[in-house]
Amino acid sequence: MRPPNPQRDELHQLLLRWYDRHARDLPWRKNPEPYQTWVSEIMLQQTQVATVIPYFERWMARFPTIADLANASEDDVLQFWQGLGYYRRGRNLLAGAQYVVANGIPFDAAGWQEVPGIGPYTAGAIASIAQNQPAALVDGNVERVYSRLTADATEPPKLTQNAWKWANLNLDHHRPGDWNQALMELGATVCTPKNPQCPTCPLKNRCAAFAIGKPDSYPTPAKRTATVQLQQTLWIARCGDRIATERVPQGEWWEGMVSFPRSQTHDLTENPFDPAWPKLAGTFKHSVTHHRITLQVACVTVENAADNYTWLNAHELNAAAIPAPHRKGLELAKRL
DNA sequence: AAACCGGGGTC
DNA sequence: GACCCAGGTTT
Repeated sequence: MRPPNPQRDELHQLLLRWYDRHARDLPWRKNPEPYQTWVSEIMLQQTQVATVIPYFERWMARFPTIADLANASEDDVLQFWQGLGYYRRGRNLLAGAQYVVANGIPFDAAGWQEVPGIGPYTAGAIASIAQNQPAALVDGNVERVYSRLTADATEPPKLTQNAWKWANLNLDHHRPGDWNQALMELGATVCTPKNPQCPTCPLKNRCAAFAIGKPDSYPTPAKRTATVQLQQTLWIARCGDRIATERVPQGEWWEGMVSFPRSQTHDLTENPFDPAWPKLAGTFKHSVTHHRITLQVACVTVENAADNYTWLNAHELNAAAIPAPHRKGLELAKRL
């Protein structure tokens, strides 16, 4: 056992008392079993709570248990993940379910981290929230709260290491799951990146950044890779009531999903359906990590359905896993 | 250690 | 526009 620490005890009391009154009513908190917690944590990776909620509800209705998920196909999973982004998360969740069916449900953070798609954060989250294990965690919220509480101006990724040390030292062993969620809840709703609500913060009198009047100058921002501008054309080819589609090849963005013929230029003479004459349906921008794509949508009508494409009708298109910007392009083409 | 991977909310 | 989000995997 670790030695008594009255300051740490007070920190736990201040934050947990606040959390008991202010915890948001989130769907995955109704039934914090390992599977529910697991699914929610994977969906929440780099994704905001409000975005995840409808996906989580649909997922639980379609794949109620780990066994249901383990028996699903990758296309099933991708169709449900469609629009959420970071599709490897969905594939890994499927692989993880199969792993757990084969090897049994892990009982601590170290065991969870062996599951595909589960790293140190998610392992700590499932073990502490669903299994009451004394496991720490650090996400973007905890890192920011730590950085402000201690006025640690270290640049990431070293800051992340410091935050993990702090999280392990300050874990609440009586209510580890609530403590971890309370730290994240504070970061998400009070100790926000911009305009933190310090006057309402339960920890303001323990916060070094607040004490020196500079909460929003922490944490020190990470250096970012420069934005790259790209141009693409999406070709929506119609033959009767069907549209030409293809599987995105390995190595390209959205690999394995369903998309339309694409060219890496706005030059409409590079027309895969030549000599059919293209009509421009519109242009919009879409971001993929540090890339900024200006996407042009060209429509053509053809007489013969070339067999190097898969021609899908409206019903089949609706059921396919199509990347969000390409589905948006399809909608633009429909309005033409 | 740095790059890769999506999409949306927010300022 | 830039920044951020209950990060993990690959190189």
